[in-house]
Amino acid sequence: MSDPKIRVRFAPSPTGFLHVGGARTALFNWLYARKVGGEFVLRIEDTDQERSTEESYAAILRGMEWLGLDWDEGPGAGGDCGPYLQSERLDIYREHIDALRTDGKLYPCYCTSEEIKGRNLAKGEDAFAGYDGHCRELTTEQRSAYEAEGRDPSWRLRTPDQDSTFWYDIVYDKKEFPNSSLTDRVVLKKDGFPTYNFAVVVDDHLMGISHCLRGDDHVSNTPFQIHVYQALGWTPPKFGHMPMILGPDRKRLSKRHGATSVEEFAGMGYLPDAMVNYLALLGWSAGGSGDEVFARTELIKKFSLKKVNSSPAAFDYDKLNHINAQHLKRLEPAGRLRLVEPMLAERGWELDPAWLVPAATTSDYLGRVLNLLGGRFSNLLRVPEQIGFFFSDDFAVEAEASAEHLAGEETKTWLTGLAAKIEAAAPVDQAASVEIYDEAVRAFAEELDIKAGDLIHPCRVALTGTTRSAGIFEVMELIGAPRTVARLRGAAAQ
RNA sequence: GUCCCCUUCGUCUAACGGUUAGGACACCGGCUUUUCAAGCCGGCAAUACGGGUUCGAUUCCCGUAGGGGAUGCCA
Repeated sequence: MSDPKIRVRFAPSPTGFLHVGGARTALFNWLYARKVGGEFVLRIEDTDQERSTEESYAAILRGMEWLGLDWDEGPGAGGDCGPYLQSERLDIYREHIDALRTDGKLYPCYCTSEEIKGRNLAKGEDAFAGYDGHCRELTTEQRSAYEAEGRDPSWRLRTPDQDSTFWYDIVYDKKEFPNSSLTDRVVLKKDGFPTYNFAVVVDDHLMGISHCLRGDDHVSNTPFQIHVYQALGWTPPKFGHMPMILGPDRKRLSKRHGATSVEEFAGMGYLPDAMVNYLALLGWSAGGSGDEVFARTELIKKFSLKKVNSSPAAFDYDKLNHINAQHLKRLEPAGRLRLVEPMLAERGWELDPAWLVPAATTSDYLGRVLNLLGGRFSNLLRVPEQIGFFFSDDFAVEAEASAEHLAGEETKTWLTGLAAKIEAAAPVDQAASVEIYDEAVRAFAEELDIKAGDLIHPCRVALTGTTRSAGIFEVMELIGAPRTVARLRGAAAQ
């Protein structure tokens, strides 16, 4: 109660779509905030003028919304610490840059990155060996000389060479870097924009962020940022670095592994809840043994930063598919209906009273169909093909199924005979029940002296076009006697 | 090159220094049977390697190997 407010943030840069790695980082922040009753801030880090785009910004918001990760402060949500776009906070950064400059903690650097690389190479070092401190101790005359050449400086923070910098990471525990391995990084670019490493510190501090939870790729930025906090006279927040997500081959997750943006997953028929559930399982576990399929509320209840582990995790579609199927199966009938109804509208599928089925409206009918199919759905994208034959006679018949079960002349006679039996048994003006079909089929099988299955298998193909379906008598009930009879005759006539 | 990190079944992971190293996905088998799923039951499968410390290491330390990250006026 007396603890200072827990505030976390997700701070993507709008230079691409919302990547699953970023989404997972956002998710852990969100889960933590929701778990402890803290606040979740969304901030857009668009200090890279060249790469930041409006499209990307919009795509990231869409991705967050699709996942259902709502933010308490940020674009569209308001808040007392705005603006939440770094490009709109330039005067704030400028103010703190000026303060540091006045304190003599910054120095101008006139080098281009090519010059730095060139010098590293000349010294026999790797080109990426880092900044060599070339402008660190420039005299006033030297600076004037550079200025006279027309060079605009960037500004670097002077960091110590001795001792080391450490912090206690939520995930890694103690992390320590020798200061000798740190270079004086740029905090203010030539274009007047702050660098990420500066803006992130100013914003996290000014926005009252208590826990900075970010990707593992930021670990080695942290010591420099701690020096920025110190230069500004501020106390750093707690840091926690989340493990990376790798591709199935344990290489950095990239396009060649398939989908990497959350919107692609949306388009692939995954449920947001399933995606959230699966992502949470990458680098975190509820511990112990048992079920791993969690509703959002359960996830919040169970989540703990302490259980986030430090090893990178490989993305696994098999498990995602399983989690997705489980979520689809556990959906409330009303929720499932809401998801599927648009698919009907799209295809113009609706109930026809002539079918004589036990439902009054299209929605009722769909409800019964979905109820019958129940746990058979594993992916939203496959739903239309799974329910199509209930609504339309224009459904695909698998060639192999047809060849195996419908080709025989004998079979055709049976189906014709069965059609007549059903026609006789089913009322002409009302829906017939499962029992009527069941009896009709079994009685006819007995009459023919064949196994019920010998009749049932061809029926299934004739009625659904496949060899895989729910109980065939239930299917008959739901497609109705007129269509059942017609499809049996149609198959026999092939 | 330098700095940092990671390593338990194929994959995600659990395990106060003492467990027959547990669960989940995938895979295999069985049950059921009106097919396919689902479900239930069962099975296969791991502590990267080498040294220490310890009565006892998956667990602590060192090294090796493999993988990842950083080393940007990208974030």
